[in-house]
Amino acid sequence: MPELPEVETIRRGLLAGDASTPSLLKQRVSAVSILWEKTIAFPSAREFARNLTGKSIRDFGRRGKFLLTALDDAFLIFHLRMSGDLNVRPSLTEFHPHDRLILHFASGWDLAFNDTRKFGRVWLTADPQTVLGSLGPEPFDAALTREAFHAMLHARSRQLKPLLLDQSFISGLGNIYTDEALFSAGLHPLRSSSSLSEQEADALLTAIRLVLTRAIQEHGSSIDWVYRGGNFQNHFQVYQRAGERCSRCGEIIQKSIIGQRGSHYCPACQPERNEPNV
DNA sequence: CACGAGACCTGTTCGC
DNA sequence: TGCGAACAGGTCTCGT
Repeated sequence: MPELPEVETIRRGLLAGDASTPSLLKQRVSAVSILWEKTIAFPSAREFARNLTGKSIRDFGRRGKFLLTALDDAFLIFHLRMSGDLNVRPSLTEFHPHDRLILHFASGWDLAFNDTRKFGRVWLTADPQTVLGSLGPEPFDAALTREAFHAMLHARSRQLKPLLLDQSFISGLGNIYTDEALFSAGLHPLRSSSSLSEQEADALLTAIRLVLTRAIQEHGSSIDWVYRGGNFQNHFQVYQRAGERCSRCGEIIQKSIIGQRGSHYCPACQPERNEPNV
């Protein structure tokens, strides 16, 4: 489910709290409930609970789609995969149907990791690099210049759609924002990465940053039964809009399967050919 | 190396 | 109405 904007929205919520829930900063873990053991990727469930108990939260960070919880001397790292979510609730609340892990805080509040499809994973480690080591650059990293991005695209020869979804190429993009960024840049999802001109590479990087910035401003997207206050679903140009008319040119939006994923694009605004568009 | 298929899971929607 | 198929915001592993 969550891509970079949704994880960023969750991070900010845990950091600041809201009208009905407190910030979790500086809160101390008094107990841990593990309801689905496979959610704990590292270490063992027993060690995880033992090592986490008594620790306090120092900060919430993010790297790609990973949420990094800085503790006294370790990091608690969440990946929400397809259906994961994090909720702050009063401790007396009963477990919800798909709760997989609960951190109980001394303050009387809980942090619940709820994950219908059980794909989500959590790590507790002193060295975050063991989990994050293979991630590509953050989309907003200042070191990711247009020249660097163009060089990255030409270092491989891959279809744009699967390449942008590859977290070792660039981190944080998922199916929604990849489709939206390719539309914004006017690039067909099957274009070969090594066919992009410098201008096209620059347009793609700009589009990625624009789409992510706007999605974060809208607190991410809310789709299906998952709702956490996000509003970006009302700004989709192509995602989930197959059969509708393109807002830019009026052509019918197409959907096809590319790299195992449903892909949405405008055949007129995103022409399919492997020569650079001038 | 690039790419497709299958696996991991549960719930909702679609088509006959 | 009912039931199986297809599909879902992600990632990993294997085979070609």
